[in-house]
Amino acid sequence: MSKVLFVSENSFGPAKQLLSDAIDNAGVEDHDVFYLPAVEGKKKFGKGDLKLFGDQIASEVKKRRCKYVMLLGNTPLQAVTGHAGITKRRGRPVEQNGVIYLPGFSPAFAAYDDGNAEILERDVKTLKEIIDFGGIPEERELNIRYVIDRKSFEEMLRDLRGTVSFDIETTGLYPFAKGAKITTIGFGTKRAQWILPIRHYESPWSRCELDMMIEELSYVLEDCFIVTHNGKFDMLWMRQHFDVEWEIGFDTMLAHYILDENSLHGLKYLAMKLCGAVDWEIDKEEKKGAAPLLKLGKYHAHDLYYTRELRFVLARMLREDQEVKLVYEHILLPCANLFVDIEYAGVCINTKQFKEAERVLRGQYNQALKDLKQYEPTGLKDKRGKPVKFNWGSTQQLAKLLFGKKNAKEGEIQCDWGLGLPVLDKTDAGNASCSESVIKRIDHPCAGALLKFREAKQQLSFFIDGWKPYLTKKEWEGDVYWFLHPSFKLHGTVTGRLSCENPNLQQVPRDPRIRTLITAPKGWVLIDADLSQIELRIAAELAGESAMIHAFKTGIDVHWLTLLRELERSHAQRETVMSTALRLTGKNKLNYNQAIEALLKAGPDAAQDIYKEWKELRKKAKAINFGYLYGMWWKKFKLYARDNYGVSVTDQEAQASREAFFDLYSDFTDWHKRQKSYARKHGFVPSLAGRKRRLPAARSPFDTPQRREAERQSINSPVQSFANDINLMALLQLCREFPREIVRVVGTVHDAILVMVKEEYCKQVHDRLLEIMSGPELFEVFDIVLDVPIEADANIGPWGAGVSYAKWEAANSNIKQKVWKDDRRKQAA
DNA sequence: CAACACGGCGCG
DNA sequence: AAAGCGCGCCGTGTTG
Repeated sequence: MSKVLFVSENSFGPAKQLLSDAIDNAGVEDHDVFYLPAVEGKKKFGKGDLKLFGDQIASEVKKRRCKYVMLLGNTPLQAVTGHAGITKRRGRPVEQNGVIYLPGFSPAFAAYDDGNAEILERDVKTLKEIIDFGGIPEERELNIRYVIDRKSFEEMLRDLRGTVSFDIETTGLYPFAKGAKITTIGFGTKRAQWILPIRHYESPWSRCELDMMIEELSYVLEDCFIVTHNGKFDMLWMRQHFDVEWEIGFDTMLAHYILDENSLHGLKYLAMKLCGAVDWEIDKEEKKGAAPLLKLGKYHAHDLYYTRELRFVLARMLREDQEVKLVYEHILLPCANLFVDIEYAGVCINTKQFKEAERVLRGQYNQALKDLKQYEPTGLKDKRGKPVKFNWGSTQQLAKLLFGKKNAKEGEIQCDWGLGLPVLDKTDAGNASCSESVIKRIDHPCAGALLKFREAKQQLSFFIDGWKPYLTKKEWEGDVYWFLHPSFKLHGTVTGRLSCENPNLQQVPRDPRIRTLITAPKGWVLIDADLSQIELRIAAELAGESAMIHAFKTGIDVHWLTLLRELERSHAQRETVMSTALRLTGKNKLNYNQAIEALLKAGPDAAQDIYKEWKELRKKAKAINFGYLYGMWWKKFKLYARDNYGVSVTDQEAQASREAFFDLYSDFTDWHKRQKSYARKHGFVPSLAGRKRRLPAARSPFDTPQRREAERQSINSPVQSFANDINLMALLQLCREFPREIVRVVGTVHDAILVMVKEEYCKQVHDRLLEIMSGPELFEVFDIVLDVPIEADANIGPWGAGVSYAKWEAANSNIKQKVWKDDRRKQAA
């Protein structure tokens, strides 16, 4: 029987039950268990306190002769090891003077969340394993095989059958970087973990030999079921460095994501949570190839072993949730394979325009800085008395300048050279805000130049300097171009949307001088196809909102409808309404209601042709639609009207506007109630495709801000989620119907598909894509039948140039449009 | 020197 | 009483 000490950072308190349950479950209670809480009543531990606490732990360990100590929380961890960071260090035992310390979450932290409690339980089990083993257990029984000669390679080929995990180690994360190398590739079977050194410094293989081996592997892998963890990453590297395309059969990261969108999806984390693994992480530099082959291989073998193990655990979990499994099988997994190709293609950049944009922006930046010069405070010194320059990019310094006062009262900013302007808004943290909305409203001549300065600075650092490290020279059909290869995360959001990074294509400004930098190479065109007003359509469908459904069925633009009903109610913009309607109808007399109806019938485009103000007004209505739909309150509407339109709206007017929205679309009220009560009852809400948004906070019996947040998410998530799934379904179908000789998708932006098309097939692909988007075949698999029509529209040419197909065709009549016939499909039929 | 939080702002 | 949702990236400034 061993002696075990549990050290907590607070008095164990109400969470003690959780800990003792974990101890019972793990079977540690058979041993002598002692508890050591930290000093009662201490809220903050200073350095001295930590030392004291460390001594206290040491003497307790000595007194009780404990060999095993669990450190519950950051404070005991720090007191013993001198390092903080419990989230990184938990579950990883350390040995000191013959005593084994295992860090874990504090019971209070574990009690906060079911997931954390699970982790604590897991860690206590790890402790039990350590006790049973009598020390830190060595790594799992692995059968690591190194492929370093022809004989071992052939042995590996013979062993590759059935479920095979696949993983690679690389020198970095970006496969298109100069000098990026694959160090090892590995396969895990039931029997062994095979490590094939590639560009590792100990690798015996020449490039020629490697190419031949990869070719042989491709042949053997045809008959294997490949399991990966974030296989899109590995396959993209393999595509870029060996030009092979292996199909992912199961991806453990995506499977876990669809089962639990709220938690982390890292391999080690999952292996520890679901397979009882002990963390096998190694130093970052060693992982990037600096470690000797034996060490790197051991690490790699763990990845392979646990990826394969996780496949079985997660497949079982998926079987228990058929709705979610369908999304995984028909959307997520196919997308993982497809996005390898999408990211490999990348987006083509107009380099000439890129350089020109840089020149213009630098000019703007310098001019703005010059204009600001006269407002700069002078003679500034830092703490040591060294002179420093005022930085317009620093919100802290700017707040001092704008809002600082010589004789500041409580809560005001003390600053001798401050202008003492009134604080108009606070940041989340409670400081004086210097946001655009504030700068626009302050009474000071620097405002204009400051905003210009910020705009130029941001565009430069985001889209010019920010893109440069990712720009990759590439030959395309005989010419050389610069491409960006943004990376899409299929697991990037809690709703099912994708996120995008390095760089983020989804945040490219609509400002044409930036957006049109994205284009297509010679002989190709860029098509940008959008699902029109998709979130509103889905919300109307889910809510059964009759007025909105009717509008969609009769082809009325819903933002337009909202706007006109709002104008009708408030009688705002009366003159614009009347004169536009008179010119539209050609009549010389109309009453107000007739005018509204005439505008409604004519639509926003016709109205815009007469008065361009209608465009802005429609935009305003759009924001109102989304805001109120997703739970915005009238106070926020007031702020919105002020910031975006400089209109001051009274409380009564703001309240009336919100009421008017729910009068106009009255079925939303009940839908909101339904979503909230469903979330409260089940702790999740489903989307039409069967994704789940888990909202544990919605179950709270108390009306807390967290529950309110979860309730708003219960309304927004199914809408956002399904909009994204329609887009992905269309994307998959498009790529199934057309070969990549003529169609190359380059990215998605939530409700839009960005695709490069051979210009002579532009018409065919354009027309077909719009058809697919308005009703993808996959709807059948998911048993989805919608009442609301789905529509899509598209533009051709550089992104954001706003050229319709008709316009493009007129300008490109020299390109003879052809029809591509699907030979493969004909053969199948 | 690296990791982190914050403020601000681009997108749907 | 108080209430849009979902992202990523940059510069600044603090902390260890």
